[in-house]
Amino acid sequence: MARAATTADAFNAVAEPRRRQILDALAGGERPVNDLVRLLGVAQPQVSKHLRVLREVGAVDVRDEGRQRLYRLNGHALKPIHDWVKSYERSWSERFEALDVVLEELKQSDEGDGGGDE
Amino acid sequence: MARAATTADAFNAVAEPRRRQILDALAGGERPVNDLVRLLGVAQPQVSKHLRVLREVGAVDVRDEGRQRLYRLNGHALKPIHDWVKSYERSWSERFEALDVVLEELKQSDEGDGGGDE
DNA sequence: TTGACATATTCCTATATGGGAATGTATGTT
DNA sequence: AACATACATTCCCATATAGGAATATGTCAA
Repeated sequence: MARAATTADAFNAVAEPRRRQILDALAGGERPVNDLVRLLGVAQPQVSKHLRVLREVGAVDVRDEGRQRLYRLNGHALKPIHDWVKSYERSWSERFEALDVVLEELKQSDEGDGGGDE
Repeated sequence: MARAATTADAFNAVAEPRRRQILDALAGGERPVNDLVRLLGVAQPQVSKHLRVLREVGAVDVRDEGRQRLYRLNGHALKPIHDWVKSYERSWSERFEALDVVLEELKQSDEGDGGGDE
């Protein structure tokens, strides 16, 4: 079996750097495809293809405006990624490390303290 | 050109659900490969292969203990993902939406207020 | 209608899987 | 030494790209 489809979920869709660039560009607001083509310096067909993937995972919405198609960010699709990775924040955040120290100290004193008779 | 290698960066490595499962399992602490094999219900060679990918992007560290190899989470490698996705939090968080409203109101009153002389 | 402009889709190709099966490599045991 | 245990690697294959080139579709202008 090959790797999962890029359209399978946001994790796969966003694994491609160009697609992250596109989302970053759309963070500033709605934009037509050609804007993205110029901003990224990528051929138009490739941009359209990336946009299709982003659309399929719900990371962007489209709106027709004359002969242009305005793409807009829909960050909601990225929430699962945020939720998942957030639980690992502890691994690099000094804030959590400090908290861990406090909790450990509490545990120590609790053990040393007169918790149980026996 | 094909898709970027899974070992290219954390984004690609983590796009695979099984690898996220492995990281989740390691969140509880160091574990030998066989533990993961049982926990995930996946054949041992596949687990070893996934661990190799995770090792190559720095998401896990290994330590030899007799004939076992203890894998440990190294969440630091996930920080770039967190940093990137965090900037989109605004898109779904009510907290930020509320903040946006406040900022908008401030802007309004600033304009109506006697900002400039002239 | 003819033509220009903005996008999307299709065709083709090199490449990177991810799973299954078989095998290689240490290390511990008897 | 012979064997079992714990992992890692290799081989094979079906599949999903991502980019380039060419083409199709849709809209507005003359």
